[in-house]
Amino acid sequence: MNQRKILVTAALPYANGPIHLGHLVEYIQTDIWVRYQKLRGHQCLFMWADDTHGTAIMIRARKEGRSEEEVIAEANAEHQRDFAGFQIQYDNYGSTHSDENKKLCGEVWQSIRDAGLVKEKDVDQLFDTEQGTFLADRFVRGTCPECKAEDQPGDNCSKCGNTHSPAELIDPVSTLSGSTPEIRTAKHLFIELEQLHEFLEDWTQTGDHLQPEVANYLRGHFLGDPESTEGAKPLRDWDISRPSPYFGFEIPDCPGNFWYVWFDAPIGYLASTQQWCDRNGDTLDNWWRNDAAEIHHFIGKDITYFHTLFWPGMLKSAGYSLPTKVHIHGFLTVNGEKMSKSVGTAFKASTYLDHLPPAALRYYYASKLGSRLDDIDLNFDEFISKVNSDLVGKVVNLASRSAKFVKETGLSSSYPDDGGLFESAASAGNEIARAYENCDYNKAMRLILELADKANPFVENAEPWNLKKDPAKTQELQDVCTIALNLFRQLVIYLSPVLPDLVEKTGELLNEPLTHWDQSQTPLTGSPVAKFKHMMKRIEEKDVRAMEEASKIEAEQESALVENNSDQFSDSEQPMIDEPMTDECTIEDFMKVDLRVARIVNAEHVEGARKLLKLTLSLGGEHRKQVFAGIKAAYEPDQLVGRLVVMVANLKPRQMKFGLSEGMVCASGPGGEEVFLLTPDEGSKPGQRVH
RNA sequence: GGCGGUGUAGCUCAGUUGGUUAGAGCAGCGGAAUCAUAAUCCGCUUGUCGGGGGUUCGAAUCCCUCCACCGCUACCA
Repeated sequence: MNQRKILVTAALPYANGPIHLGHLVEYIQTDIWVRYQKLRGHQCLFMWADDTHGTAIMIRARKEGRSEEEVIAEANAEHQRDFAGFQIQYDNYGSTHSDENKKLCGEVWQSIRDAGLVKEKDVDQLFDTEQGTFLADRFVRGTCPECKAEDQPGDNCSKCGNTHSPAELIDPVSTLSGSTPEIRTAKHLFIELEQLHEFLEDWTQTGDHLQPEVANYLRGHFLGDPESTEGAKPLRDWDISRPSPYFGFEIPDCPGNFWYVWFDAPIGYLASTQQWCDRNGDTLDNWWRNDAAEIHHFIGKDITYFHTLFWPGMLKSAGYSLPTKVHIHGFLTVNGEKMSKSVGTAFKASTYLDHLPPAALRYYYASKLGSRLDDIDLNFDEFISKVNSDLVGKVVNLASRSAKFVKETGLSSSYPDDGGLFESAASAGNEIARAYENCDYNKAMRLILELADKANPFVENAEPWNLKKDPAKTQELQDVCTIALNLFRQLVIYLSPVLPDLVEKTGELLNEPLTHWDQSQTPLTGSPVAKFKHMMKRIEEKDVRAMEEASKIEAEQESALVENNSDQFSDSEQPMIDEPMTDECTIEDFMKVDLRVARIVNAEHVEGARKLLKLTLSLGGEHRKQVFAGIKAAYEPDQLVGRLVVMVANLKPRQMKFGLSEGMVCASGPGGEEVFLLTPDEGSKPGQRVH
């Protein structure tokens, strides 16, 4: 068999947070693939690193009063500890904040410059004057310029879906300081990706580098279809620089500007390889400029864009090999719901490991993962039953029910007639191998378990426990157990990319290290058998519950921490001085006031009134109230119609100059232009009482 | 809105070069066994294959249409 040279990467974990079970889908997927390739005898390197640059790390370091270097060093240690806990094995773990990466970024940059792909443009960006930093979109909130929904993120509106630039927001607020940012113009460098359009069209659409749905997606969103009536769409320029301050590498020929983190992050794959090569007497070009070497990236669907357009473009410009394949997977949901930090379903890797064994999750993910981009669901009831019944009940059970009968004798000296069981399982190996190769782990697991389902009935029929009672049948007993243990050993080899622990223990039991796939094709004979020890623990529901509980507590503690940080919002004391607190009231007093959610169904100016608007409020159904409100200076009638407010519904009606007013709408502020109506949160209904 | 994806037993999913009564595991029910971590084995049960229409001798599979759900919609790390 010719040995392949395969270089594998997983997405680089961001140094701004802990690893959770969602990340592990990818890392376990990658690790299984790498272990599989090594088991097949190929030379396979897993090159990995932390992604360390960007605004988020910078802000965090400031908040915690320490250097970025300290923050990322801590994250690096934590990440590697978690990976070790989950038996994820890589050949090098670097950091994008390394000398190697800086040097390679410079080289790639120069080649992109030389290719004439870089141009300068001025960009308007919001600047937080208190923090002294430009604000990434996600650090700005404000009113949507389109539908006027308040408190929307900087880049698009969650209400109307409008996309806009943060600079277009009405009343933008920096989420870092709470202050109002100002618009500043800065020079940015862009890469004209469109120049590479033809190349990218070709690379993404042919050659099987991508899953078909990914190729379709790229065409639909970015590249366009040159053969359609609309033709190809131009690719937008990629904003590749960030002005100071920024945590990253300064661009050598553009002082005061830094490479955007997504420029240097993928180059981290190269840098990590460089580190490995330096240690092992190899060269970078032997892996990245060598047609005989394959390059495989494993990523989540959220970062498709960067890995399938920019990254190939960068590699192409710099004269490196292009990825052989980009393997893209879906997200993890927990019990059918999106993972949520606040609810505590974003289980941290370390929390999981406090309560449960890594093998269980590795197997569960393997049994769910296919080659497509579907999300996979972590359902704990299924998790418990699957791991227990497949691994303990079927696979390990084969050894635990037969090993002790041959502890004295060892395995038979030649492999007995098993009715073709071993042979047919051996020939199933090809299909299982293909499933691993194609990342169809769920198929591989299904095929393997089918084999286990044939092995157990064999033991059942052979009844070794009865053979043991008859001294004349010693040989038969040994033969039956030899078969059972060989079928077991075969399964373990097939499972070994997923379950490294089990492989090791099986090796000890049978006195033979299991290191190569081909061992599954030949039975083991004559080997001594060690005393059987538990190879895998059953998952108990209480352990799962304990983990869930622990995670919930962590989530609560974290949100409490965020609240304690609220002193970063330094609000003025003036309002309390202007209007001091009134006397205490009882709940009964409060309940006398009937506050209700109401919808403004009509609003109009009142002839002759300086301050008043006439509002018609609906409490649902036919319940209408007419209210005169002193908010003319602050609101236009048009902005009011349709919105929900809170009103005092049981206020005694009062005859005013312009008509009868049947209530009050609640608002804060001193008056005049500074009046702010209360708005109930999304979901409340007109007529609902406010308690 | 556009694009992509998904929709098969209570649950998780197989099943497309169109072909006999649609499959597996888990769950459920009934039995057996007692070597094994209450593990195992045998048997049984469950389906308008999202709806409708079309092509065909024949459709879960091909075409059209509708519905539902999910994701993406780039200068976000």
